[in-house]
Amino acid sequence: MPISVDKEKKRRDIALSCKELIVNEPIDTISIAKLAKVASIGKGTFYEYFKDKNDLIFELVNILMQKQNSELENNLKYCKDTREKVKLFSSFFYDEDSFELRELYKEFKAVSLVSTTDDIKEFNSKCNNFYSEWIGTIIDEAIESKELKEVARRFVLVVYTMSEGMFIQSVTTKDIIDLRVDLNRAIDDIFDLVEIKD
Amino acid sequence: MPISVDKEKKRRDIALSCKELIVNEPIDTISIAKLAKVASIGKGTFYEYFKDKNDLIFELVNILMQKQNSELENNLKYCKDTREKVKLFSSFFYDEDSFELRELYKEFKAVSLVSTTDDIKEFNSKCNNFYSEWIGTIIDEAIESKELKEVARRFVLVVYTMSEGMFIQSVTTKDIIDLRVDLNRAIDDIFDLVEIKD
Amino acid sequence: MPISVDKEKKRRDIALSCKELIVNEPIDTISIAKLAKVASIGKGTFYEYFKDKNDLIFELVNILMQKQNSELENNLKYCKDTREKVKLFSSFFYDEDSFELRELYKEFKAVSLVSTTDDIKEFNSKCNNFYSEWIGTIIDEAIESKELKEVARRFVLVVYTMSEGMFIQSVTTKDIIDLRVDLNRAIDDIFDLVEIKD
Amino acid sequence: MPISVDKEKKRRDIALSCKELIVNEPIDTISIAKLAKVASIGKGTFYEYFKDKNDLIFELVNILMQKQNSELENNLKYCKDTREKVKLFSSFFYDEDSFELRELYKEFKAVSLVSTTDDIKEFNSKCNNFYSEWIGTIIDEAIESKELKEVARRFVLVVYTMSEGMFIQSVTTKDIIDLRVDLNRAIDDIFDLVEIKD
DNA sequence: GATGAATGAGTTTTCATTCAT
DNA sequence: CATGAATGAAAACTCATTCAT
Repeated sequence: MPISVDKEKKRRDIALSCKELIVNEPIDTISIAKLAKVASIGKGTFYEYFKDKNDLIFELVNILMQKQNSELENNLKYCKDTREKVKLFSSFFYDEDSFELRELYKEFKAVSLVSTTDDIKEFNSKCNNFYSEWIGTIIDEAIESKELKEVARRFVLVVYTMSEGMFIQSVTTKDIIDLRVDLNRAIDDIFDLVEIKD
Repeated sequence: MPISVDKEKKRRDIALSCKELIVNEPIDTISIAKLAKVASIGKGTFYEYFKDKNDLIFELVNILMQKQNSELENNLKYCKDTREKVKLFSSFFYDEDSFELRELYKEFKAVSLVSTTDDIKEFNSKCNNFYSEWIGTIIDEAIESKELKEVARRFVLVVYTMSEGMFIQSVTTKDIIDLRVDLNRAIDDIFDLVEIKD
Repeated sequence: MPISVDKEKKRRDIALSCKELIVNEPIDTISIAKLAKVASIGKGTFYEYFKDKNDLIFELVNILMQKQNSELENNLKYCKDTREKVKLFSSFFYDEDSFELRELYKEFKAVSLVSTTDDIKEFNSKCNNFYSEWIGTIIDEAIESKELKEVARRFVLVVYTMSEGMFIQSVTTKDIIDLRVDLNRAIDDIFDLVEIKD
Repeated sequence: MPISVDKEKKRRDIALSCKELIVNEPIDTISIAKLAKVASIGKGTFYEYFKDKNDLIFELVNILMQKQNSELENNLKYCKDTREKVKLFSSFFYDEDSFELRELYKEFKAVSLVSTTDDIKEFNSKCNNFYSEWIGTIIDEAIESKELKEVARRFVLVVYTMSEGMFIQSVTTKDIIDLRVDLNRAIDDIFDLVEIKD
């Protein structure tokens, strides 16, 4: 009888073993050999579980993003108002807890920008939709409950793309930017305009 | 005439000769040999003028961005109001005319995201500041002339980062996005809130 | 029943399962893994029954050649004269029915040409002797019955090596060669010279 | 000014440097690294001059075959009759002088048998045509001068393919075959039948 | 006996960089 | 100054073979 291996589990395990390396070193200095080494497997084994380096990054982003999402969901209940809920979303871009996924996200975005294959773009679509809908739902509920004006719905995309844009700006710049401050201020500014004041 | 002037000119000429190749082919399929070939120079000569591939991209972004900026400045006079001026800025991200710089910009951003060197970040800072100030000046003038509310100033960063974020989203996604529509709508939405109505 | 018989049978079964793959794909694109897969066995099991890839080809040639020989013997009775009997032999090199063995034979010959081991050469010897004797017997009978001149015996080797040589030429050439026509004509030419005319 | 290199000459030189290795070792035990080493060049340099291993073999066969042909032409004048001329051709397959090309030829044939690309087949066509025409011319002259019967022309292909077939048989067999004897006898047998006796 | 997960040696191939001319 | 021939380090990737179960 052969050794029975949960391929899916092993794939996750290998990916997680590589996490630290990928997060801390520039992606193009990481060879398959290095990845195999830190995962304590042979080069050949790597190829048993992953098509190439991107495939592993892909898996890793997936894993960490799932964790991130469940935490996002979890922390939602601590938010006292809609403004805070939206800030909770954007906190991903500066929060200490999401450091690893964020580092990965940078590399993933870089690959996305120059890649020509569709699978990577498909994954990005899924992410975008997920988060847009997440924010959208929150805004919609706030409109329903007369917390926000109708026009607020138009700002879902603004908030989402602004957050990402500000994040990318912050990491590609020499200037030291306090994303927490900038993002929260921007969200406040928007909310000040779309909130229904009594 | 000092040698350095000629050197500077040749550097520009080489960079421009490589433009088409760089714009149309994935950056990681382009070798120094290819670049030297399209520029009709020897590989050794390439190194006389550029430190590496990124150095050339750098130069090229510089050249094209200068051209872009002077066109931006030039077209400013055709804008009938502030809203249009801001839209003029954001049109960079979808306008047919800026296709080449935009393609280059994608590659430049990808490199920026994973690079650890400072020179590339410094350049990004310069760009960010330039455009932020450009929008800032326009907004300030509008506030001065009572076209916009004071709060509008806070939206300079929002507009800038949102534009970039929306652009990056559009090019890393499988979904077909009409940036012109989305960007203009978002700008309209913001302006509707920060304009002084009589 | 002793184990060895079962082993022998399984060996044949595995070889035959691999026939289609080997006949239709270039030998150097076929890995042990692929062979094991099409035979629905594990890679380890492959090694239980075969020393290596050549060993399997060897077995397969053996099996198909036995079938070929019995058909050759079988069709002999339909030949109206010696000339036809010899043509029956050479038809192996172009007949639709022998396509599979012929494809295999090409690969086998290629291996033979570069191999340094003796077992493969021994097998070739056996084949050569078998077919030479087969033709030889037919010629001898024809000489006995005064159908052919004594000198005909000298042409056994000529016919045999010419057939093989013409076949190899036809499959290693870009020119489209109708082996049936060329071989039959050559055999006719030879027979015209060695036949006893009354 | 760059170092000017006669690329064609260097290609020949490298090929010739590899001759001994290729002739004496099984082709599939020879890596590019090995070839580069015996040619005293870097692996990279190898790829400057050759597409792959087969490309080098190709070049080498070409070079040696040219030499072989000029020797063939040269020795023609020592032949006292047509029979000897044909034997001169077939002596390629056993002569000590042509040992190297013959070894190479074996490997070349092996590659030809399993290759699917056209260039290699085209080369084979060229060779076949060259030698067929060479023999053909000789036979035609002999027919013209009433040395041979008209039917002799039909035996050009027989002689050519038989020679190759006998050679391949001899090198893929365990039996010790004296090709010189067998080939000459076969040619004698054929000539005895197609010569015009007075 | 059967299996297939694990492996790393071995191979091909690319390419930035150097440097003799 | 300009050149491009030469290079070998480094990378991806394959695959026959082993062996624990």
